[in-house]
Amino acid sequence: MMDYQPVFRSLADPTRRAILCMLKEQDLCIGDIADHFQMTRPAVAKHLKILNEADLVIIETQGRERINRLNLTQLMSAMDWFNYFDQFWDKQLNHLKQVVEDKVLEDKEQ
Amino acid sequence: MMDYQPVFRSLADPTRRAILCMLKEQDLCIGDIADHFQMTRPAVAKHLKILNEADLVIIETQGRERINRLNLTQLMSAMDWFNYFDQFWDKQLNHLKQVVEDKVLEDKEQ
DNA sequence: TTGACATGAAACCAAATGGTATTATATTTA
DNA sequence: TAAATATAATACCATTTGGTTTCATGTCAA
Repeated sequence: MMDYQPVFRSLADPTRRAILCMLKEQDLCIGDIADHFQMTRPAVAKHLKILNEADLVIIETQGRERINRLNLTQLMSAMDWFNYFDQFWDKQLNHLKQVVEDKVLEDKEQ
Repeated sequence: MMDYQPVFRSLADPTRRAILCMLKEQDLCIGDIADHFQMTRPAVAKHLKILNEADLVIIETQGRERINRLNLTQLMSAMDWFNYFDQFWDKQLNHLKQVVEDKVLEDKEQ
């Protein structure tokens, strides 16, 4: 049973979600990312630390730069949590279907 | 363009995720839900307020009780955010495929 | 080797978060 | 009608969060 907490905690912040979207396009170092936001570089570095701890971002040191790369496996795991509700979705649809069918039957019998 | 913030903020707390899972099984009033946790009822009520504001839970007053019902539409919208990364997933797989194919070609030419 | 650059680390702060206890209100039920 | 029930509302508190500034460190390039 996986611990969803670090991932969902990461996704709760709009800046962190934006960073993930940026990293979808290409790997970036902290400075590159910070340039896209109004906040200071240390603030962005903190967000990246949280993303890294949740294993959503992998950090690779290259000389004096640190390349941040998106790791999708944790996002996929988080989707499992959503899929848990799929059954409910089906159940709701089936219930609706049942209601409609019952209604049709009712109408016929009148 | 939808605002994902209320939903992702809601999902960041383990108690709230647990409440959503409980409501998947059946509609429940605040007291029922609070019985399943160690925290006080007002604390649970606060979580339900946040879930309601994110439209993840619909509250229906019946006499002195307030029935909490799961609303899946917002969860489905949140899944759209995840789906945005599917392309990246494909891209990664395609890249891997390309690398392997190139490797095979290389080997052939030797 | 010296200066510029990319980042880390620490101290600090305001606001949000997740909880509590207490009191008030409305609806059942005996 | 009076008591019990289900919840709302308020005030309060400790901790976490998201940001800042400042200073230190390691690496590249002239």
